[in-house]
Amino acid sequence: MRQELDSIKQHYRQSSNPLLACSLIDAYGKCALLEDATRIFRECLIVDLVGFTSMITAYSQSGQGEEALKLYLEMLDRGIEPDPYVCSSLLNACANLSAYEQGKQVHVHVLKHGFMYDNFAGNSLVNMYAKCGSIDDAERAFSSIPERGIVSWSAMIGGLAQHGHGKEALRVFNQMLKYGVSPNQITLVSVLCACNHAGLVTEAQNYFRSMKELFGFERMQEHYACMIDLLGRAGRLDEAMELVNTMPFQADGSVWGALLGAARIHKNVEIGQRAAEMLLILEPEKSGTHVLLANIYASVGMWNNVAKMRRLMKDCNVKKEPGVSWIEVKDKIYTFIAGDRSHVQSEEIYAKLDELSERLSKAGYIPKVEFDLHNVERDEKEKLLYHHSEKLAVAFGLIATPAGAPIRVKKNLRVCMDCHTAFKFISKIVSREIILRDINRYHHFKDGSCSCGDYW
DNA sequence: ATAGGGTTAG
Repeated sequence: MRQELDSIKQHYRQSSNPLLACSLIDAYGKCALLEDATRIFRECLIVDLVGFTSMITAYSQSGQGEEALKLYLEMLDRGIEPDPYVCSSLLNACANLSAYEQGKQVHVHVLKHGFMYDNFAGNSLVNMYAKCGSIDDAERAFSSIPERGIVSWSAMIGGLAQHGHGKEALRVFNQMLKYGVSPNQITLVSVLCACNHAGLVTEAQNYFRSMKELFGFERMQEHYACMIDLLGRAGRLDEAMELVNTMPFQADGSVWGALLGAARIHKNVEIGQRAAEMLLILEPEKSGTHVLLANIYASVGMWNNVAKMRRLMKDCNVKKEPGVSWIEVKDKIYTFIAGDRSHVQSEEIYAKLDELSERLSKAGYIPKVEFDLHNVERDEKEKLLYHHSEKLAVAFGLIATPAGAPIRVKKNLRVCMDCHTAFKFISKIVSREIILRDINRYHHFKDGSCSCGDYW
C-alpha cells in the first residue's frame, strides 16, 4: 500500500494538483502514515478548507486528537470558515479525548454556522457528549437533530448502554421501531450491550434468538461476543461455552476474549486454557491473554503455571500495558501515569492525596491492598494504590477546577477496584460528581455510590 | 477532494 501511495505522490509532485494533495493526505492518514500526510499538507501551497479537513481527520482518526484541535485553531487563524465535515471530525477527536470543554466549543461553532441540518454533525455531537461522560447533553443533542437516521439512534442507544442506562436504551430502541426506523447489525450490538450493562439476560436472549426473523439480518461475531460476556457475568459459563461450540462460523478473537473473561470470573481453568490457546494464535500481539490466564491460575492456586505464564510473557516479549489517565482542564489535556511526579503541580497533587487519605480513613474506607499484586509490605501496597493514575488525575481535578464542578477522567484500562471504592467515598466527602470513563464503560460517582452498581 | 454509530481482555 505504501508503495502505491508513494507512486501517486510522484504524480502529485509533478502536477501539484491540490485536489490530489487532499486525497493523498486522506489516504496516508487512513494507512496510519501520519508523517507522510503531514509532509504533503505542509508542502502543499494551496491550503484550503478541504485540505485542513483532510489533515485534521488524519490526526483524529489516528488517535492524535490534540494535534487535530491545534490545527483547527490554525485554520481559524487563517480566516478559513468551518463546514460540517471539519466539525464532525473535530467532534470525533473530542470524543476520543473525552475533551468535554473543547467539544462544547465545537458545538457552538455547529450552531453558529447552522450545521444542525447535517446528520453527520448531529450524530457526532451525540457521540461526543456520550463519550465525554454527559449523557444528558447527548440526549439534548439527539432531540435537536431534525431528522434522526439509524446512526443517530444507534449512537444514542450505544451511549445510554455504556452509561449503564440499559432500560432507557431499550425504551429508545422501541421508540425507534415505533417511528418505523429499521435497525441494523450495529444497532443490535448496542442493544445487546445495553442488556449486558444492565444485567438484562432474558431480554438479550430474546433479541439474540429472534434477530433474523424480527429484523432480517444474520448475527455477527460481535453479537456472539456480547452474549458470551453477558452469560459469563450472569454466572452461566456452560451456556456461554455451548454458544461458542454451536456458532455457525469460526469464532474470532472477540468471541474467545469474551469467553476468557467469563472463565476468569468463574475460575474455570479448562475453559480459560482453551480460550487462551485460541487467542494466542489469533492475537499473539495482545498482552491481556497471558495476564488473564495467569490470573485464572493464581485464583485456583496453580502457582507453577502462573510462573510458566510469566516466563512465556518474558520470552514472547509481551508487556503489560501501563495504566494512563487523562483529565481536561481549561482546554488542556493533562496525562498521568502511576506514581507520576512530572506535573508542575505535583507537590500540591500529592498533598491533596494525603489530605484525602486522612479524610477517607475517617469515613471508613480501607485500602483494598489485595488488588495490588506487588510483592511488598502492606504499607507499601497502600502507597502504590494511592498513586494510581486515576487517583492522581482526580486529585488534580479537585485542585484545578471550581468547587462543585464535576470531574471527568478517562482511563486506558479498567478502573481498579480500590480506585472504584475510593471514588465512591471521595464523591461524598468533597460533594463532587466524578465521571470516569474506563476502557469499556462509564462510572458516575455521586453521593457515595456508583452508577454501575458495582457491576462492570 | 474532506465527516458519523457497536463488541472482548488484570
